[in-house]
Amino acid sequence: MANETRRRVRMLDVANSLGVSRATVSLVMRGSPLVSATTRESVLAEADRLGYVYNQAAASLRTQRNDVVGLVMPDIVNPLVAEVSLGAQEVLTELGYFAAIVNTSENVETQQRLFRTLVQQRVAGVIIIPALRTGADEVAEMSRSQVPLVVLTRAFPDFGVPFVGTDDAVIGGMGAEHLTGTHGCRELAYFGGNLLATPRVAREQAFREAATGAGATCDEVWSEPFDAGMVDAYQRASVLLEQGPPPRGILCHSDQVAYGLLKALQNKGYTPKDCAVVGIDDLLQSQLWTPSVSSIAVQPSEIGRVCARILLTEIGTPTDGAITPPEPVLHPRTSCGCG
Amino acid sequence: MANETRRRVRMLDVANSLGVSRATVSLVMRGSPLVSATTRESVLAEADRLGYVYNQAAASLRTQRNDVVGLVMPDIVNPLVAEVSLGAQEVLTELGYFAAIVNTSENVETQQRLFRTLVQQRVAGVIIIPALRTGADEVAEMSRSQVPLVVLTRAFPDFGVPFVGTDDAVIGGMGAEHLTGTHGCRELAYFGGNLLATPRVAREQAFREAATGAGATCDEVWSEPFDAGMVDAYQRASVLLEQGPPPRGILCHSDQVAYGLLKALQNKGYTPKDCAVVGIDDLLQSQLWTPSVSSIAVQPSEIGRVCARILLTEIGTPTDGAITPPEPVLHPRTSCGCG
DNA sequence: ACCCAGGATTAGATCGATCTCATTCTGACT
DNA sequence: AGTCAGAATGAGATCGATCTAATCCTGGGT
Repeated sequence: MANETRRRVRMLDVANSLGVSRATVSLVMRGSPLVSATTRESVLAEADRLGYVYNQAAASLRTQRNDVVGLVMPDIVNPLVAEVSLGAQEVLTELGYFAAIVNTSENVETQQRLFRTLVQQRVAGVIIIPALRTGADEVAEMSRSQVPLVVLTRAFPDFGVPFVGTDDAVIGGMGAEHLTGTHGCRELAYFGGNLLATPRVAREQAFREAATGAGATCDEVWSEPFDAGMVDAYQRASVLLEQGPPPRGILCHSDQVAYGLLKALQNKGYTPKDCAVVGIDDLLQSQLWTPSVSSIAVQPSEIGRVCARILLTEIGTPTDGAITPPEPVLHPRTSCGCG
Repeated sequence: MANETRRRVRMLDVANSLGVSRATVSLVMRGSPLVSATTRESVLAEADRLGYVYNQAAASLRTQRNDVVGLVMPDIVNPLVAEVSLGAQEVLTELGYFAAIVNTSENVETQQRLFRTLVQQRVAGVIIIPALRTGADEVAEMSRSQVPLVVLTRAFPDFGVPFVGTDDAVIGGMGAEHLTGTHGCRELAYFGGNLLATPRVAREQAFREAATGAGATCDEVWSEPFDAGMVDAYQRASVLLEQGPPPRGILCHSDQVAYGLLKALQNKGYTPKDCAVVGIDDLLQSQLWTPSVSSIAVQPSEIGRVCARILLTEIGTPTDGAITPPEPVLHPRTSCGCG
């Protein structure tokens, strides 16, 4: 009875089976008011009976319109990245778009391949956190592609593409001010972060300026950049502590770096009184870490939301809500001696 | 000069501009060997000059083929979920597919909406970790849709859909055995996890059986299920500790739950000698937590890989590599008194 | 009985690719 | 020179929807 090799049901099949035209079925599917209530009912019923499923690909070929937005992310295992994606997704779905997240694993070639695929799929727009080694060539290719594009977190060579990022000058200054002001530290350091990660440069610079402005020093060795994993930070801090005591106050490039540093300090018997530590990101875990980690919150999900709003505005869908990134906020806890 | 309202370049434009036919251009784009090297060169050059981009949507309308696979995930901020996605993505891209991750935020309606959208886009297949409250209706809808489907982590009512999950019986048994055997605990508990999360049932059952088999008890109050966040665990543990001392050994539903529990124990001055704690998942942070957290590793990225292989086999793309989930492994550390 | 406004419906062209099958162009061989 | 196999190319139909512009109703007014 059931035809094994039967083709997919299309609008024409529904129409024929009902004695109406394709156009009528099409109108019903799109919820047009032009079709009468009774016709609508019977079409919907018949479509359901035949197991019809709308073919979005065919539709968007005709309409030249697509409501998929690609989120090109370097590493979704990083909770910060995941939160940004989630925030963006929230706004996008709210306004009828569909957010597809793709992961580049910080690999530039993968990134370009995925980007090209998205463009070939004719997505409505792309939000991207570029992989670390993304160069001018790649940027040029992307901006050449004409897809509405918003770049996040990591600055791009200027190609006139909208950019959203954390306010790194504020973050650096805020960290230095807290350590020198509230805790009276005179020897500081900025610990962790890869030089390729653009925010690191701006943050350290602001940190350094605020520190020297307050009459404090910034340790050169401790402030050397390195890969920013939690375990990397633990190992590097352990090595440095073999060579002598730590600076009096340290701003870490991320909370994960702070976790590694704190463990190394703990091993050597140093307490927040000896070395005040502040992280950046304010991950959920920081509250429960031992000691609880002071951190500068950047509100990643709000950044994601802002980003999505900017993209949608560019696409032509009006949105409400802020389109400027949120201000960073310092949450003082035990790791700097505040708790 | 530049035409403001110029349409997108298509194969026909490239063909005309070169005096060849659409078919030739099409063959070049697909890398067919049927076309001569010189023709290929000139077509590629002209396409590039005109800024042609391949329209994948049009192509897959004709070919009835699509190499996008949807990954429907409940919460990518959860590192476990993120790792699974990454593992699946790895295998998929390796074999020429394109993994698009979408997030349901544990919301069943969102999940169904996203699933429908994926089906309408005619994706090649779907890998899904169902949202917690997914019921029979939703499952029926999905299996009715005819899309190749693999379900992950959380069991489904049986609709003949392939299922991949952690080996919960082994995990529960392993935890109980370590606590009773290596540490000689006589009073145990299984802490955390929502009853809706299917693995919890199987894990606790195996844990309980192994515990009683070894002559130990399993505390009813401590073993009551609750929402499994880190902060939830901290609060619940704090409340329970007000009422009396903890059981001698505790297996936690996840590492995050263990973090919360350990903090609460610490606040009350309990050490691993008083209460041995083992987590499940073996997150990266567990090594650096204070105390370092013993944990049963489930190798989520390998689970993701297995899952992708099963889906691809179903789609008809041959893969090599295991299609059975990996064995869990216990990593003993300080939190149970091993470190 | 006739006309007509306007709501409901439809035929045919179109979006940008691929497929089938026919046709043209080579150059090697007799 | 003539033949022909095989490589290279081309014309028209097709995938499943939407759009445009035209046609078919239906009932109220005269």
